[in-house]
Amino acid sequence: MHTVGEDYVRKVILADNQPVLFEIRENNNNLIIKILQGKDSPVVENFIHDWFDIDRDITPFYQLLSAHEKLAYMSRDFEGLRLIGIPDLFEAICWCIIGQQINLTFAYKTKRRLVERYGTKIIYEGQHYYAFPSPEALAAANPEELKAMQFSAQKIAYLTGIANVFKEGKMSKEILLNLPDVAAQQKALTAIKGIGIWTANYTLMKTLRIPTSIPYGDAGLLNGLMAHRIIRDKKDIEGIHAFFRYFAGWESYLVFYLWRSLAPRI
DNA sequence: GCCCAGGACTATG
DNA sequence: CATAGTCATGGG
Repeated sequence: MHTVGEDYVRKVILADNQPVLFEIRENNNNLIIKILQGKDSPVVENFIHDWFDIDRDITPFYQLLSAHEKLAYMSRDFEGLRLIGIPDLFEAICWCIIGQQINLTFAYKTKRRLVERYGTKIIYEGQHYYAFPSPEALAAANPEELKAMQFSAQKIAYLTGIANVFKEGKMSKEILLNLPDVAAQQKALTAIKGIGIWTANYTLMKTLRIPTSIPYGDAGLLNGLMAHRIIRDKKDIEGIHAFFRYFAGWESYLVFYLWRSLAPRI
C-alpha cells in the first residue's frame, strides 16, 4: 500500500475518484510533499495529516511512557513514532478480515495479491503503485480468483459481502461518525458478517482514532504484554485493564508501541 | 509433525 | 452468558 525508500515514502490514494501518487520526505523537521503523478488536491495533505496523526501533541504520552518502569526505553528507541492510521474505513475492515487468525507474513502476501489484482494502478518511472481496491471493484471480484489467491471460502464471503455493504452505502466513515458513542459504533460494525469485536475495535482505533477502542485479546498485543512481563498469563484480564488504566487516553498509542516492539530490530 | 497466527461464526449447555 | 467445534493454511 506504500513504498518506503531510503529517505522517502510513496503512496497512491484516490482524490475525487482519481488516483494521485505522492511522495513524502523529511527536511529540517518539516515534511515535504511532492505530487509525482495525478492532480494535486487538498485531499492529499489532509490524508497525510490523518495518516501520520500529525496534528496531535504526543508529549503527554511520552511523559507517561518515560515514567513507566518497564516501557521507558520506548520513549528513546521509538522516539517520535506516531500511530499510523488507516484513513480509509473500507481498507481497514478488509485488512482485518484478511489478517484474522493467520500469521502476518501470509496476511501481507495475500493482501498484496488482492491489491495488485483489483486496486487502481499508477506506473511511475517503471514502478507500479496501487491504491486499495474500491468496494465496487471488490464486489465484482471473481470468487475463483480470490480462492486462487489463497483466501478461504469464509473470507471470500466476508470480503465480497462487506464490499457490497459499502457499495450500497449501508456503511461508511460518515455513518460511523454520526453515531452517538463508541458502543453504537461497535454495534453497527459487528452487525456486519465477518466483523467481530476485535475487528470493530481495531478499525475504530486505526480509522477513527478512538484511543480507548483497542483490540483486547489481540494475539500481538498479548504477546507484547507477556514479553514485557506486564502480565504472566494471557487470561489476566484484570492485569491488562490495570495496565491500560495508567495510560488512560493513550491506550491506542500503547497498543501501537507494543506492536512496534515485536517487529524485528533494524 | 506440531503449534500458533494481529478471529468470527454457529451450535450447544 | 460461556464454552467447544469449525474454518483454513502458511510460518517457525
